[in-house]
Amino acid sequence: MTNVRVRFAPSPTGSTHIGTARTALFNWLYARHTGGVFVLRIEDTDKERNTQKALDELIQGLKWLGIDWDEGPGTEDEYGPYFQSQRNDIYASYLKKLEDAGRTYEKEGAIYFKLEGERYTEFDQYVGAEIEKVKTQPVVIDDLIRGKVTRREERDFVLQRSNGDPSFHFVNVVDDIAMKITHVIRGEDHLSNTSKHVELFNAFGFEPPKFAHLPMILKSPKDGKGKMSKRDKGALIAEYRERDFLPEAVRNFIALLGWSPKDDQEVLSIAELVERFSLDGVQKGGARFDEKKMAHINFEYMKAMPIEAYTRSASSALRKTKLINDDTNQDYLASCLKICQAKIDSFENLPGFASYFFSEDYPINEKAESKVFKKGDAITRIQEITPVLESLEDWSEATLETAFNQLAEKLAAKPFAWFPVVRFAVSGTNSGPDFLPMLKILGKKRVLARLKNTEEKYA
RNA sequence: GUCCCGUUCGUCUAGUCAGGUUUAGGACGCAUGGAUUUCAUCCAUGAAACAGAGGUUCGAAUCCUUUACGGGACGCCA
Repeated sequence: MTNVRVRFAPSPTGSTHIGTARTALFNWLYARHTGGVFVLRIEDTDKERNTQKALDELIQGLKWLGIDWDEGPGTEDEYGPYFQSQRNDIYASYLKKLEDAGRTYEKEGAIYFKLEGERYTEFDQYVGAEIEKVKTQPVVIDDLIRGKVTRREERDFVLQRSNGDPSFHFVNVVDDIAMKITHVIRGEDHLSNTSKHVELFNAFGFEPPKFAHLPMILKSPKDGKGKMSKRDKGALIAEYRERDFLPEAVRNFIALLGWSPKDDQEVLSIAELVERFSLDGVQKGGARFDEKKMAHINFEYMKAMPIEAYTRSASSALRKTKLINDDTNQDYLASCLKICQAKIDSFENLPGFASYFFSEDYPINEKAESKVFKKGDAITRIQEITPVLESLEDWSEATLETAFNQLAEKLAAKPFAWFPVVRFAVSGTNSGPDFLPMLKILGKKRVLARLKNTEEKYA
């Protein structure tokens, strides 16, 4: 099984889509699992639409997800170059083979592939005109995921455009031959192209590679119907990076989109993914994208992070909103993050969750506000607790706990009679990290000041 | 319109290829309750699916046929 050669062949024409990333990942996993070779080939034959920006983003996205390539841009070996725009002489020589075999013809400046079979003309509903068709023999594709698929190609197609550039179907097959690709793993949207490709392999006299067509990633129901498009939320890999999702979580999540390890394990490290990946586990039907599940997986990874790594990632999100800067005390930051870590499922929510640790200008949650003041005794509670906290010499979780308990006992109440009020007073909301540790970290001075502010504001 | 592919809880899926061990399992989400103390956390419990119809069989989520629905392709785009 070590002769496996797979390729990921994107065209850099726009932002990298989650489906593109998944195709890359599945090819990569298959190569790593089988001990084969993963080739990155850039299909940039469309000069009009290719951009350097899209290419940079693609490369960056692959690296972010931990996908490296054995052959591709930057590697020197017998199969390169890996930009199709640099392989024109190879295409020319392959085109000549077809010309010599009498399998091409020219029409309006373009070179067409000539199918074999009886020709006839017919009005085509879709094209809306009378066109020439060919009664070809059906092509059987033995797909590793969906079994035998029979399809018949009935129209000649373009190999070389009138501007001299080779077409996708042509270069795709030529390069798969030239690069000795053994398995073509790609999206189901290519399934109906495959008969064209098999026709070409046959015309060149080469055995086609094994095909495996992956199910589509569909829109989440609230975004409508059909396959996920670049405009849907969560569709772009760059978006996850910008929103400070963890790459290992994104990778884990997209691996689960259309593939299953067949047991109940969902959190899989990259090593486990490589070890367990198999085309058998790939689903046939389309998978609908679910951002809640994505967030959940991200949360699992966030919880498992060592505090140092957590602090590093969190800092990035906090800096974006200017809540922290180079002067921020790292020990203080770490202690704040430590009590937040097990509470929120994405770093992008961190600023909203924890701003009061870093700024006096934190938002007031109106729902929490009305809830806290509904009973009408909130100010009294603040007036009761303030002197108790003021008198505290040692500001630790233990002394805070004792203080609340003693006050509660004295007034024949439960400590939680004060908790929500105090929490709101010091943080502007009714939820957050564990209460006592939060007070400790905020410190006596700040807690008392905020209690005082609240008392004056709402009195 | 033509061709191809698909269809298990709202969603991701296990079970389907080798029909009986299934009161169809897990996860996300949702609901309810609990966690001396808040909570977006944790725990427990619950609601929730084999698309429909025929057939084959002692027996079908699993095999066959068919209908419906969903998806994809049909470019001198990739």
